[in-house]
Amino acid sequence: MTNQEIAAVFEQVADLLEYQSANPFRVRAYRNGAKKIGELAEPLAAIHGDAARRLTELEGIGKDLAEKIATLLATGTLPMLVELQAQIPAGVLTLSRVPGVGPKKAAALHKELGISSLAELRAACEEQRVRGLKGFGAKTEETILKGLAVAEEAGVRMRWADAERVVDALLEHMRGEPAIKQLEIAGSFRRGRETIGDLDLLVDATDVPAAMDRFGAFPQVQETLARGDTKMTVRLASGLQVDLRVVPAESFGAALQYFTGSKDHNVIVRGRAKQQGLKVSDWGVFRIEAAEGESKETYIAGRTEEEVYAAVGLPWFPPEMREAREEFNWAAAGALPTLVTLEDIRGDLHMHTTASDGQDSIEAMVAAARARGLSYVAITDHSKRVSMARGLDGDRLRRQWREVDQVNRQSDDVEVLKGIECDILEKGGMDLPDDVLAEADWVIASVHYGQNQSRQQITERILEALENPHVDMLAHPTGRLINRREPYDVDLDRVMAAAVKHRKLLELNANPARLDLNDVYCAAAKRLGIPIVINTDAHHTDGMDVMRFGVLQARRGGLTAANVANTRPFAEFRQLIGGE
DNA sequence: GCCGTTTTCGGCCCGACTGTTTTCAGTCG
Repeated sequence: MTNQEIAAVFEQVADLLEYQSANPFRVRAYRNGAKKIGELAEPLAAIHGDAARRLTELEGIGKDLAEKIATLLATGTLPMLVELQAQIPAGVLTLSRVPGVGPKKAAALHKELGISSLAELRAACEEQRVRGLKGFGAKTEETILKGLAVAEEAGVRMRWADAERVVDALLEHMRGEPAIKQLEIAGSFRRGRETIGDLDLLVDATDVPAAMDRFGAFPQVQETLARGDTKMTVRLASGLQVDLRVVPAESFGAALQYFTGSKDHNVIVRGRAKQQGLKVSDWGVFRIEAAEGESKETYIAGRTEEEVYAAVGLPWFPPEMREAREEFNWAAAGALPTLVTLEDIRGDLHMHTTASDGQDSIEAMVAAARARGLSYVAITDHSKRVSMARGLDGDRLRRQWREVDQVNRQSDDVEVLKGIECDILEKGGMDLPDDVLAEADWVIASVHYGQNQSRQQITERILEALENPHVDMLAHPTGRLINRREPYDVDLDRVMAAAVKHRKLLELNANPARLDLNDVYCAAAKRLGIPIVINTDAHHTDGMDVMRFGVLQARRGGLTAANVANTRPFAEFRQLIGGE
């Protein structure tokens, strides 16, 4: 078993224990263990197999978890998990994927109403049977109905970053087969969509059965759903479906173009081809010639995507652009934007330290930024309203800034801005007084509380914050968490208009669960000339590695380096935010 | 269930707010 699979088992145990109202610290121990194992670079099997070492040397792994890991490595199953699963009806746990429904509410729904699936829960809410239960009311019922959409989506679509882990493992596995000459993942994964429904793997191989055998032998495969001459479909243990298509070399580019999509993009490409007497399919580009009542097709392109697009008079489009939005207009004008890349990024303007809920010191974060080639950062811990994260009041913040000054003096290659992630309070207004904010180099305004307020209320709060002359940027502008929480009901058009008027910046938060602003609003910000800042919101040094997810989202929004403020050299960035 | 140690068990980060309830579950980073 791989580390990821073992981590998944412990996560499942934690979920089931939580459902049974087990000791919360015991639940946490399993979750913590799963997290540690998931982040481990070295295979557990290697540590376990080394007589000189013990699994308990890993932080968070004690005698008990070490034994369970050994059992999993030896047998592939865990009796404790099997036992727990026998006690808890399948499906009940999926109920707690609904925001507002935790293990306790899920248990009550099952026990009182016999509900064990999202569909049954929806029906019960619609029939207003839920509001009668103890601890539930009409409002809860409404919340559940709203949350059901999130939960149902989460069941079928995986976040891009999670899919990437599967993709990396799958590609590495497939490269072990010498008959495979070319290998690409197509589909929405290649286009960089926020969430992925399934994976499409495209292969050019000299020996089709060998490629398919290799595919079927991927360790995460649970079941082979279909296997034909050119196509094979499997389902992984995680539930993700993966399609394999084997194509000849002369069709590889055409198939890659075809299966990358999007469908809407391809409809336009094929329409253009038709007008020119051509046909584009997943096998290639063909010229159609009518001769004596019969039509003849001649292959003219298909080895590479460039060849396919060129054959129909189009430039090669970066996959992130292929959504039938602006790309054909850009092509017609002869000017596809050069999309921003990770290498363009020079600064990271949103991160936390041990002063609030981060795990590393200012020095450590600056060193991590240096190691990633950045030339400036902002230290932006939480303000006092975020009490759970030990948010800073004015006094503690000023003390921290003195520390930042000191770090700045010792760092000649990374500039450190004195910043704050200041909460926008529920009743309106900023969480810190103006005289404190006035001393900051960089002020982020954020909504963390009162996310369920009305559109009017929440929009007004944000507009008021944007009017504050000390505020530089609005962080994660809609607060959504992919597959977990809907965006708050904010009028982004008004927010954007205010950002233009008051010359504020908007964040694209690179955390793979946030990625907010999303692609569509990034494109809108670009049209309005609002600079976007792509930030990691790192809570530890490794957290800075998520920058590339933000860049991918920005690319989907059609952003160039010029549209992204933190691609600028420090002096220019400083000028943009009104510093000296 | 882990950790640390004071070697046998107590602490584990935590406090305000909402909705619904009358004592608590869920949520926020």
